[in-house]
Amino acid sequence: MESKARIIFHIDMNSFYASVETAFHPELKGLPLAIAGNAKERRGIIVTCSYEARKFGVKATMPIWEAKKLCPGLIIREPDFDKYRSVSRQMFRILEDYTEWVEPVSIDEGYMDVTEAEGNLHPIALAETIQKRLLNELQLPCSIGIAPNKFLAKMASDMKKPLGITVLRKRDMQTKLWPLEIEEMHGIGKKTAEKLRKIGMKTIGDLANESELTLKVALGINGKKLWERANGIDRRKVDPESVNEIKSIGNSTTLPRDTDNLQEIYQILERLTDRVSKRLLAKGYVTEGIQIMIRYFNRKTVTRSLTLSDPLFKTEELLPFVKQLFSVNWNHEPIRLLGVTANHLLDKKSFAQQLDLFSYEKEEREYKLYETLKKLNQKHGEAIIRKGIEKKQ
DNA sequence: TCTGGGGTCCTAGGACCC
DNA sequence: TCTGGGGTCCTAGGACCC
Repeated sequence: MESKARIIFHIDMNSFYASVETAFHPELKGLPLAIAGNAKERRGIIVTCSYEARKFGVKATMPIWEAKKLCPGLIIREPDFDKYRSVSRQMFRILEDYTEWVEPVSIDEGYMDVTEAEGNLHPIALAETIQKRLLNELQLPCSIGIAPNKFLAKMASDMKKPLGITVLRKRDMQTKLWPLEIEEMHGIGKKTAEKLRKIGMKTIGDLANESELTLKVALGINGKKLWERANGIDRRKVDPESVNEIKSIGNSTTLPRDTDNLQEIYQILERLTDRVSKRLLAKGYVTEGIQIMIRYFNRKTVTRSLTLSDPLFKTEELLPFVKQLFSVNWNHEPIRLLGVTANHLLDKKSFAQQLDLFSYEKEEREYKLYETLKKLNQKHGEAIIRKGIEKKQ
């Protein structure tokens, strides 16, 4: 089945947060600037930084103290996510002037399918137009990759930064894509790169020219996917709706200091649950599943989750489950990070339509949940089933 | 002097059902 | 008498990405 060749753009904003700050504060232009969370805390890390800072070796995920050692004149700003989200919306609105086929991937990058949308413009001319508009109207630089599919477009946008426009056709793969180191490939991280190097693959070309079966055996379904991508095969559509299909909403925080104070811990869990609850409400979701994350002082991290008997979203409804999950699973060692996630989201509208069904199944499901919690308690020698849960029986 | 916070997808074992 | 095969759901953890 031969379908018409597509023209896909990948738009990648260059050091987005730093660029937004520079757009709002022109006096920062040309200076080594880093955006770092918890700038005043010991535990702050660099989220992104300007190209001037990169010259000193400053990189994302680097602790602040290390970045300052490399670049003593580094200017550090705390992130302002509300501002970035609002600028991001403006940016996607500009992209939507050219086609409805725009798929936001994250706050600062997205795909466009411009196959039908180019009008009289050559794809490169269209990319130049978009790049110039983002620069003129928002003072934001971006790189654009142009290719017949998402994967190649993504790889292409990475090839020239900042302010690049790169075309990557299938016939260019051998010279432009295949010579790259294997960890340059989108989808290959440290662990997978290590595995592949062990069986003799150093470049994307090595991977592409290995047999599909070898990759499947080494990496499972992911191996097949990577092999196909390396050979320029990627049938994923640009999906403007994917942004509305949220699977989970979570909040987590690294504590100012490690703690084993239960009162303090419960306060933090309540704050996190409240934030999740507010975000659920704002997005019109309810949740059938709740998950907590505990990272201990030594960075050992555990997650524990629970399926709820009926969909909830209020803090006071969720909190008993959060606390229960915590108290039953905490080993009493000092804690570094806590997280709360709603992980089985349900659209409130579709939930309302299913209300009858829920009440029909309710008894059985609540009994199961009761049994689950009882087992949890027995396992850990705790006899209490919290009031909030008892009330549900 | 260490390593944030927001997500997605995949795997794998066990329970349970037909 | 000694044990199939398929499917779903639940849970925990890991890899990866921005």
